[in-house]
Amino acid sequence: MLSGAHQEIPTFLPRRMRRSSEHDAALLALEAAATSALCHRGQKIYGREDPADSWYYVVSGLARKCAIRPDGRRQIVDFLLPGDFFGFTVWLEHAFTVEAVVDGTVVSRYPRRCVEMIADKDPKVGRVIREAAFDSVSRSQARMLILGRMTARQKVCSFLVEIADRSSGDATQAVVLPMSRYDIADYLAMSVETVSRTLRP
Amino acid sequence: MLSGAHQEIPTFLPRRMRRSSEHDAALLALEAAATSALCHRGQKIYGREDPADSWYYVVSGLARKCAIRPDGRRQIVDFLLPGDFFGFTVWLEHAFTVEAVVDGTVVSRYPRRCVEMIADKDPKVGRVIREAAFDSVSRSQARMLILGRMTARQKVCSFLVEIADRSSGDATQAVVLPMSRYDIADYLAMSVETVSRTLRP
DNA sequence: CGTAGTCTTGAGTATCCTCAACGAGGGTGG
DNA sequence: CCACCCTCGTTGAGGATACTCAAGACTACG
Repeated sequence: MLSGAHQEIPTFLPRRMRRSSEHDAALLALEAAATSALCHRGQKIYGREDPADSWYYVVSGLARKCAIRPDGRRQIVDFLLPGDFFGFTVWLEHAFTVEAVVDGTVVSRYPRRCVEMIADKDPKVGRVIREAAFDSVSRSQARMLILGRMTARQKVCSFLVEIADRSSGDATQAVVLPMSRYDIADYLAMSVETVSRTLRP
Repeated sequence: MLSGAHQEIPTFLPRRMRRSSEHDAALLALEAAATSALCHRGQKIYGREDPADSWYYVVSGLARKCAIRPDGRRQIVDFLLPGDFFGFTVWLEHAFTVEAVVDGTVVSRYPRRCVEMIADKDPKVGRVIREAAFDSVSRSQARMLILGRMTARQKVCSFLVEIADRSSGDATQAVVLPMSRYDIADYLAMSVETVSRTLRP
């Protein structure tokens, strides 16, 4: 099925996220305020309407950001890979639920007030947070192009490319899909059956 | 067609954007660095692959952020209303094109280097930018729920609610749709015909 | 060994897209 | 002033894609 797939891969996908050494240096200053958690498969990291008093960072593993539709169906808004920040909001409560996808997912938690205090003193930290938010915007806007007006095959191809691009960066390596078909389906807004049918032949 | 529509309006839509007076105070400090432009209908504000050396703010009117798919079709990623910031990116070039939708759209342009310098000195400015970026994240993630797994009718209802919510805030006022059906179709990832059919009966 | 969760395959159907055509309005130029 | 063009909006008919419902195979785990 991957033969000829290169023609269907859109050219507007986000380039691989750059993580400069500047990031790491500034992050170091925040480590003191952070607490880490080891999560098992399916464990909730935060829920909808939980107080949004912290920001988060994926150290290792994989997490999913979900919403439940009024009809009970789930939509995965974002997969969170190592190196991603999440939990940003201007409101007092979270709008989504975040859960670990695999066992051994490690997430760092940064109390919002502490981070903002540090950011007020060190503009470099503020810049890092800004860029993390900008990156989140870019990623979700790129995803809009995938969710709208794409065929099942195009969606799945885009997904494979995105995961390959975001996970390792080593183009020779095989793509690992740690999430279930149900997760993929809810991420691409398709039925599980269609995902399965598209990946098989 | 709007009878019974309230049942289809999802509960996860973003609440009305708050624009605190703190925003205005901090924005005032940036005014010196800003330049404004009056745009006519269809005028390009910036294009894809233009250098991303500025950030922007909609003063009045309406703008659309577009992407062109490989097959030539257009996707509108976001409608930009008065009060919205746009043009954020971590990269050197823009990923999308932004155009004015109506005559008389006024857009302020803030040179990125100037803003970052000001933000480095005044943490309050940095906070405003952060929150604008967070708001952009919230909006685009809420849109994902609309693009995926919704029927044509639900999409159009969500759109009307979103526009009503973002534009005036006066619930008694009739909703004005300054954009064409084609714009709505490309925003909701539907065909024009379906948009028209859904709005008419 | 039974149960629960995941993955796959099949058949029928509904939603929405595509193609096509037409009317209304606005602007332009003869 | 009117003919013309162009964009926009609407309606109709036909068809394809992907969803739903249903059932079976496979794995892990108690």
